[in-house]
Amino acid sequence: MRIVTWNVNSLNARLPRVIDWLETMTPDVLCIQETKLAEDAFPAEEFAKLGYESVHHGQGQWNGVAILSKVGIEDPLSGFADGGGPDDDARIIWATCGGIRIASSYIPNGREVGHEHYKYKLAWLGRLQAHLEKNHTPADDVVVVGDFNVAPEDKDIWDSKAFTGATHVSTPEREAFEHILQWGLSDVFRNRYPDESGLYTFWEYMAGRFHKREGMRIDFILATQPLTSQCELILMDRNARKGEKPSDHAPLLADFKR
DNA sequence: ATGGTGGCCTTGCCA
Repeated sequence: MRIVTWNVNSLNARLPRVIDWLETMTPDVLCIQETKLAEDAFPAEEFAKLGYESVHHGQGQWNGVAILSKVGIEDPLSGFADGGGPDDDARIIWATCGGIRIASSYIPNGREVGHEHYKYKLAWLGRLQAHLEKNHTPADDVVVVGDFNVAPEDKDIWDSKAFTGATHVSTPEREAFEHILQWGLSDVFRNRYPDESGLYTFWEYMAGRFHKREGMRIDFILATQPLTSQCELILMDRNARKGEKPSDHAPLLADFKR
């Protein structure tokens, strides 16, 4: 089973590239973030032509997450089932695809350390943790993917000095991320390449970051142990960040023996 | 060097 996560930064702007990419890479499941589409503006028919069922949790203009699957979509759930109230933003959608519980998630950016949005980011990561604790066990087949807007270690960014005092690298963010892993998820890329640096999933459009190889590894495929041990391939498709109208994120792809 | 680029419901805000 091939599972991919990709922050497309507007599905409307990216649809031709996403369709081309799907035809070439043929994932079983594609999790999309930042559709920036209203709930009913999702181009489900375009994906159905390629053999994908889909579910979308959208709000228009900002955020929006989706799951496309060739192996079925059961029990879709938008947001959290953690006993809390609804999230104002469309940032996570769950579905069971081929027997695996999968979440496509877009963690809040945080804007600035200490900002209201930063507090929302930490609270949001806490809700993800609570949802996992309430609904699953680490022995289940669970895969949480998406744009976490957190770089877990300094080797996940191009220059630690450039991030002094910035979001994405602060201790509370890294601890909240680590706490989620401690529940029972592995960062599948890091598990396979413990020491690798310089491989990223995101490069700012500004200042020629991509061409200068100044990126960040902030998109993840997190999996419970039964799946992590069955990972055969994990890579970021840097080529998808090149050329005409790319997203600022590259797809992250994993193959599992399923 | 506090810039730069790209997306949106665009003349400001978000990333």
